[in-house]
Amino acid sequence: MKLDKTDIAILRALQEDGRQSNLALAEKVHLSPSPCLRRVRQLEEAGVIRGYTAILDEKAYGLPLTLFVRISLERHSSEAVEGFEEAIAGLEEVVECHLLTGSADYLLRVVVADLDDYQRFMREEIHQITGVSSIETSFSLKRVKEARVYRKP
Amino acid sequence: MKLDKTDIAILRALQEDGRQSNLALAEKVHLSPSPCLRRVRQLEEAGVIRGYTAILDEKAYGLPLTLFVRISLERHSSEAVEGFEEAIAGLEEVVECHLLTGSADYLLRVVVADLDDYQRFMREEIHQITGVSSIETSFSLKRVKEARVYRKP
DNA sequence: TGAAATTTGGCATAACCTGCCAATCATGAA
DNA sequence: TTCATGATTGGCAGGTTATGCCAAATTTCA
Repeated sequence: MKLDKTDIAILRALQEDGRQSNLALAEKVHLSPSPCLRRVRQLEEAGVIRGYTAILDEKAYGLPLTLFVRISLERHSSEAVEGFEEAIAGLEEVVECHLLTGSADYLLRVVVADLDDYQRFMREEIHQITGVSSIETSFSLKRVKEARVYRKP
Repeated sequence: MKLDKTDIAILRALQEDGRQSNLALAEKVHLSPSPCLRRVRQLEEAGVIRGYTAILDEKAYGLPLTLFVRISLERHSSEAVEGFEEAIAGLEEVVECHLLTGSADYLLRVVVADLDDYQRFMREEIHQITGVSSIETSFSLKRVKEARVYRKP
């Protein structure tokens, strides 16, 4: 799908505020409501917009600790990789997981309630996964930056 | 702010779909529309809901490459730290930046269009920041998992 | 148990969404 | 340049949804 200037403006406005009314959005992108809504629907159907979500304050929600866990596997056979990825997919503490180039195989982003919860997560979940050769955990002390609008492509 | 069971249900439903109508939301959490909307507004005003955003397909949007950059500083004086953090804040390629415990000081998540864009970003932006002692870049080969709903707290 | 405070549901009005159609604009060929 | 074709837009009408208010129900705490 080809994106023109108006599409980019719509996408950026909806990243800024995903719940704004179509009227407000239309005004921002200099369209009248009906073509604006039609474009949004097209962007949704084409999969450019994958969905909408509420952004929570993790602290207020009760999961104030964010950790990043770098994990390497002993072997990289399909079975080992698939087994690991399935195990990760089942862990609700793991918010995000990337397969990486470089010194570690995977980077996980994990949210937990407190240090006890962290310890439990490590002992009961991560350490139970077979084929893991190394684990390195870093706590996020501070979210220095969080942009929710991507730059123009 | 104290969150009861219904608040949690609302927050989880809005993470699932931040644009659903108040009517649909009310039904899901077993409330009638008016108290449901009132709770949502309260959660917004209390800052538990920090906002709403559209989730884009980075590939379709034209920024298909995600990289994680681990950076350490030479010194950790307030000036060095503030200088670095301000520099990062100004880079629109940097979507996220965390101050970390462990072997690296910062973890950056960066989105770029292609390898040329990556090279330009490194040369023109990152390498221009003073006080950086080490940089380690990893490309995301695959997003193995992405949960947009936090587990219950 | 009983009173106060909080929360809920229903209603009326206002705002918004959405599908349809004519008008406008962009595109490409002659 | 001109004209024809297709794509996109704007306005309108009807249906849906949001929102503020008030009485009723529920919870809380003494």
